[in-house]
Amino acid sequence: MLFTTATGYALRALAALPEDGSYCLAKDLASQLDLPGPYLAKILQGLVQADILESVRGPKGGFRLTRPSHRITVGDVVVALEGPNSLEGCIMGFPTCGGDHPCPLHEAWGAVKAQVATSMTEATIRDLQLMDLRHQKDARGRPPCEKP
Amino acid sequence: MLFTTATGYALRALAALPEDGSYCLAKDLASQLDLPGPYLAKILQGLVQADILESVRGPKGGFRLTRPSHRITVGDVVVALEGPNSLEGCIMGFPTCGGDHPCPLHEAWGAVKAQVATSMTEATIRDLQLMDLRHQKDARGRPPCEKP
DNA sequence: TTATAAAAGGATTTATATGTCCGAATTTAT
DNA sequence: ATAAATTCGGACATATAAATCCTTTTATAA
Repeated sequence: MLFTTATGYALRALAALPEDGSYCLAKDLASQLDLPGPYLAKILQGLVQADILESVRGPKGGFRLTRPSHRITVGDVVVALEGPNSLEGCIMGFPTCGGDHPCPLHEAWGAVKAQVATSMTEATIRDLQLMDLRHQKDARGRPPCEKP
Repeated sequence: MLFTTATGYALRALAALPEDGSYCLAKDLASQLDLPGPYLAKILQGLVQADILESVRGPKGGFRLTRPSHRITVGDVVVALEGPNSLEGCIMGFPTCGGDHPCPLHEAWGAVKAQVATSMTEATIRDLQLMDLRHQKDARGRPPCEKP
């Protein structure tokens, strides 16, 4: 995969959050998406620090988006969890790969990388909502965040 | 990176091997390329099992290519060390990504993946020899496999 | 035949990503 | 005020990749 699993989990969770201003429990999100609960909670905390989510403790607490889903790009999430240079470096791991000594995949990868980077900054969480990220058995008629 | 570090090490080592039929010590390869010696030796063993290298034990022993470097593709090495499906799967890690529910990067990645796969099956170890994979300080005038 | 050099193979360690657990802090409800 | 619910933050546990170590096997050379 191009991303870590944590980033994949984060994208799935963000796409499952409601946009009506209500708060959603990490636990419910996890069971709905069939993800490891405490791990997802930790990832969501990171998204709070990146100002993608906001959280409230205590009863009636939980997580919600800080802004509408179409204002959060996939790239925002990747940068928040993997840093700004996740696509840099030689794809073959060669330390000397560069302008004067390109590796055999350098050009092909360069073109692709630009396209992937563009797609990441253009695709938003709202775009993710259009694909159904829940498992097949749960795929029909479930509201986005509901206790199981 | 798209590959594991082991695959990157393997490609660098293969590109540094001579083609005159002589045997080359894992230890010398490692010190020449500044790679961890015992780890590289283990990787080379795997390439022997994949019929990319052959080895001889004992004094005057070592490793050498089983065929000319232009007959060994980058893809051969990747398949030997990472299996045949290393490029499969959703790039975002979504289990439901597919024809009916493509992720936002699905199409961009599909095009890129095909191009990378083609490049891998077309690029050979000989192509790698053209770029200088040794460190800058060693980059000038060194024969391909020499005791340091 | 013996000593030495080197790969082969297995066991062990280290580093990092992944995943879990628990106590403290914070908010709501009674 | 007190109790309950829930995030926060750090410590702990597990899995896998990365790297090392040690013993065995095999070949060469004296």
